Amino acid sequence: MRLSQSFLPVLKESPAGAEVASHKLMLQAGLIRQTSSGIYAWLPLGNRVLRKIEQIVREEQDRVGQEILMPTIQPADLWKESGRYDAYGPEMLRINDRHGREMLYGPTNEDMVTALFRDDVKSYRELPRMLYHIQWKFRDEVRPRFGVMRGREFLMKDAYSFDLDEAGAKISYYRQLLAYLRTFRRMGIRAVPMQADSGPIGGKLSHEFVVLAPSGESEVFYDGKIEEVDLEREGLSYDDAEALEALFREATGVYARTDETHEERYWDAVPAERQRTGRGIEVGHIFYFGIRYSEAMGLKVSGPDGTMLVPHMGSYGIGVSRLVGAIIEASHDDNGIVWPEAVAPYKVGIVTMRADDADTVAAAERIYAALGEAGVEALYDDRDERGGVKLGGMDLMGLPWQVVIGPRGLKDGVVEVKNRKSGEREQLTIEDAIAKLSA
RNA sequence: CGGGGAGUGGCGCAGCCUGGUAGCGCAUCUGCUUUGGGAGCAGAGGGUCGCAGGUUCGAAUCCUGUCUCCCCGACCA
Repeated sequence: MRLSQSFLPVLKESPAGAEVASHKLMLQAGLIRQTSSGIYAWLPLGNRVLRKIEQIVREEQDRVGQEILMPTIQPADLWKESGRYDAYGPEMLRINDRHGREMLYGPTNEDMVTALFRDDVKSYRELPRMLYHIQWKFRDEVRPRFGVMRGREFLMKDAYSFDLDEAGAKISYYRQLLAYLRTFRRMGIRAVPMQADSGPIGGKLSHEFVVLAPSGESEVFYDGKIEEVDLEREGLSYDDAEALEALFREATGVYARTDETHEERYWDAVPAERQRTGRGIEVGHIFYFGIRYSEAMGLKVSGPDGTMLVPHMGSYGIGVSRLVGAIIEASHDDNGIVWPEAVAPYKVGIVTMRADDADTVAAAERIYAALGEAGVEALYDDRDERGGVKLGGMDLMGLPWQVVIGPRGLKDGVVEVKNRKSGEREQLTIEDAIAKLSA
C-alpha cells in the first residue's frame, strides 16, 4: 500500500484521555478512533491487525472445532430459558424492537448455542462436538477504559463444547488448552494459563490466559518453572487423550494465579527463587461448567441404551480485539509499537528519504514492486515529506522491517534495512534487501 | 454506582476568578528557500466557546438545568 493513498491519520501529539501505552499508541498511530465511551472504529491499520489476530485464532480453532456465526442481537426469551435474563444485570444491553419484543445485544452466546444444538442434535452418536464463532459482543461496562482492552463493544472468539459426560468434557477442555497455547505462541506473545474463578458463567474447571505486561489489570503470581515447560508440544495430536491430559497436568500443575485466586499458603510452597510476580492482562478464558445450560434448556440426547443423557458443556473465549491492545502492552518502546511479525499490519515499511530524487524513487518503486510480487506486505511511504517525519511515523507504526532509501546510500549502491525490534541496521544492495525481506 | 475533573478551529491547550464580542502551538492551504531523524520565512483559511434556559445594555466568562467525555474506586472477555 502506498501511504500517499492511505487513510492513515497519524497524530503528532499524544492524544488526551488515553492513559495506558497501548491506548495512546493505537490512537496516535491511527489504528482506532473512539466513537462513544468504550466503542471504537477500526481504521485501516488497526483493522489489518485485528484481522490477522482473528485469522490465527480461526486457524487454530479449526483444528479442534467448526466455525459458525451467531447473531449479535438475541431474543430475551433464550436468556429467560437459561435463567440468566434477570441474573445478568445492567451489563447487558437490553433493547426492544418495533413490536416491543425484548431483545438484547449478546454479551456471550451459551444460551443461544445450547438452543441451536438442542433443536437438532438428538443422539449420543452426534457427540462430541465443538462449535465456535468470532463475533462482536457488547457488555455495558460501568466504566470502560484502557482503549480496546476494556471496551464495551469487543470482538471475541467463543467456542462451546458438547460432550456425553464429564470425562469427555475434560478432553475437550484439554484440547482447547492446547489450542490456546498454540494460538498465543503464534502471535508472538507468552500467555500463561492461570487458575481462575469461574465467575458468573458458573463452572467447575476454569483457567485464564494472561499476558504479562506492566500495565496489566491484575496482579499475577506464578512459579517460574512454567517458563521452562514446552507448552505448545509441536507434534502432539488433538486425538491423543492421554498426552493431552499429561499436558494439562504439566501446564496447570505449577502455581500460577491472579490476585483473585492467589493464596499465600500455596505461594509460600513455591521456592523463593522461582517466585515470579507481575501484572497481567487476561486475553483468554476457558471453562468447563457441566450441565448448567444443557439442563436448564432441555438439551438431552438418547444414549446407547436408550436412556436420555444431558451433555456436559464448556465454553472457551479469546478476546480478539483486546489482544490488539494486549500485544502492544507487551511489545512497544519509547518510539512506538513493536509488532510481532505474525500480527503486524504490514511486514515492511519502505521509506524514501528524498522524494524529489529520481534514483531514490526508482529504487523504492522497484523494491515495492518486487516485494508485492513476492507476496510480502509492504507499506510504502511515498509522500513528499521530510525523511525524519517518515522515519518517526514508521517507528510509531511498528512494522517489523524498514527499508530506508536515499541518495546517500544509493551512491554506494545500497539501501538500509532496519529491524524495528532490535534496531539493527544493515546496508544491502537492492537485490539483497529484496531477497532478505522476501525470505 | 460512589468520588473527582473536563467540554473553546482537525489535534493539544490558554482565556473564565475580576462579563466588553476569542487567542497560542501543531496541523491545513499558497509562495519561496530547504531536505538522511518530526525544517525556515512570508501570507491565508478555519471556531454561533457541548446544548437549553436565565441574569445583564452586553455572556466563552456569572446562575440553573441537561448531555457527553475523562480520571480514582467498586465491577469486568
